[in-house]
Amino acid sequence: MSSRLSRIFLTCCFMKPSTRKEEIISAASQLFKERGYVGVSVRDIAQAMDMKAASLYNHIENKQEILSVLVLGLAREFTTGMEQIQQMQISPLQQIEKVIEMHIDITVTQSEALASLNNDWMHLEGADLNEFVDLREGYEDDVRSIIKEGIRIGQIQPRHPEVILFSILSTLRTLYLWYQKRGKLDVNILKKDMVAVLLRGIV
Amino acid sequence: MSSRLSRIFLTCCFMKPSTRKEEIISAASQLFKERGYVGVSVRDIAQAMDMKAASLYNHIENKQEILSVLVLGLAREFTTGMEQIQQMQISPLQQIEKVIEMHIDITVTQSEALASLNNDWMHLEGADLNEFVDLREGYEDDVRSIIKEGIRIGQIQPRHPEVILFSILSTLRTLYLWYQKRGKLDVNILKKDMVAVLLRGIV
DNA sequence: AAATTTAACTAACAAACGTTAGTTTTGTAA
DNA sequence: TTACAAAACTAACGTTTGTTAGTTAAATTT
Repeated sequence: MSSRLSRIFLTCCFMKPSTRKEEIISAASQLFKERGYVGVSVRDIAQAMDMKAASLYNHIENKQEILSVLVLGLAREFTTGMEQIQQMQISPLQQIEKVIEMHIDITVTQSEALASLNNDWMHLEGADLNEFVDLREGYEDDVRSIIKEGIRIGQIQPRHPEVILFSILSTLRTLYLWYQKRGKLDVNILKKDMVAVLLRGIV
Repeated sequence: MSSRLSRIFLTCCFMKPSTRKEEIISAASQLFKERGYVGVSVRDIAQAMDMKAASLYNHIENKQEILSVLVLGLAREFTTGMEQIQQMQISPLQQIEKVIEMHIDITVTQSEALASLNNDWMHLEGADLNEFVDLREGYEDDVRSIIKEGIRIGQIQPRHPEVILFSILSTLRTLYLWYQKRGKLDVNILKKDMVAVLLRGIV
């Protein structure tokens, strides 16, 4: 159940990965998805793991660390994905398609962490909060640049770039809410229809 | 500052409207927008109003009531708006345009309450929670019916209705986040571009 | 087999939480 | 001016919060 998460954490965050730690973070993320970071107590997380609250502190530094790992880990993953797309030497429109597909891939494998990314990032503190805001703004800037270039070369309609950016990103960012609700559509069909709707509209 | 909210509450919620109560709810909604319902204490709300926490209870029954008024008040407003659109005897596509415009109008006048509607509805309790879920599901069903009818008569492309529904609603629901961030674009331009992007895509 | 490390436990802490009771101030009507 | 109602206050309550200290059981290493 946590093997997918494990692999991700292994590749991006931990020097000495602790399976137990990842289990805790995974359990916490499911609770955060339902009630939010502030609405979930350390005792709630412990109960979900069948242990006492104090025992968690053998594996984590504090409650904040759980949020940091979840939110920053995922934010860095988006940024890495974006960097790969930027190196791809394809047209702006094809780049946007890749962005859409990346969001769908991440949504399918990590919908719990995505909930925290969207709803609980503001409860990060200090340097973590700053890093997240920077990553997020940078990511938006990257998508905006693609859109503007697409408009410049006539591949995208000359609407206000901000409206296009917002329309695409807000759809992709809340996709996790629907994917879990609507009996998990096939990923490839989802990608095809989503690209079609976002790029070519519905009429 | 709270005069717009006042008018809305007056027309939909209170028998004996209390200006002070609305001020409290308005102040609370601004805090909820930033830190969420659970992340804001009764003492925080009191401080924002320059009073002591206990004094709030001269005007409100408890913390929950604030959330109820905000979330259910807005949810009922959306449902009322939908009923008006349904009675309009226009084509499905024109109905969707009206839905988009309604969301933009509500976003512009009530972006704070929209944050609670989107992020804090799950902290409602008992009958309030049930009513909200019913309103929300009913609203989604109504939009879905419009889309399906549009597809049936060939006015809308035959994509999976769920993808279209999700793409439109998630954009409209998170619009409040962008409207306040991006120096408040002109409402009419916003409506025009938004309708164009959502209906006809970007290519 | 002994020594050491890991990870669970119990107990407790100070602070913050929502809320209540009782009291005082403030503004309005008689 | 007095009487009354509305709305602020102080003080306190029982819970829950995140976290620490100290202890014990289990697993691993020497």
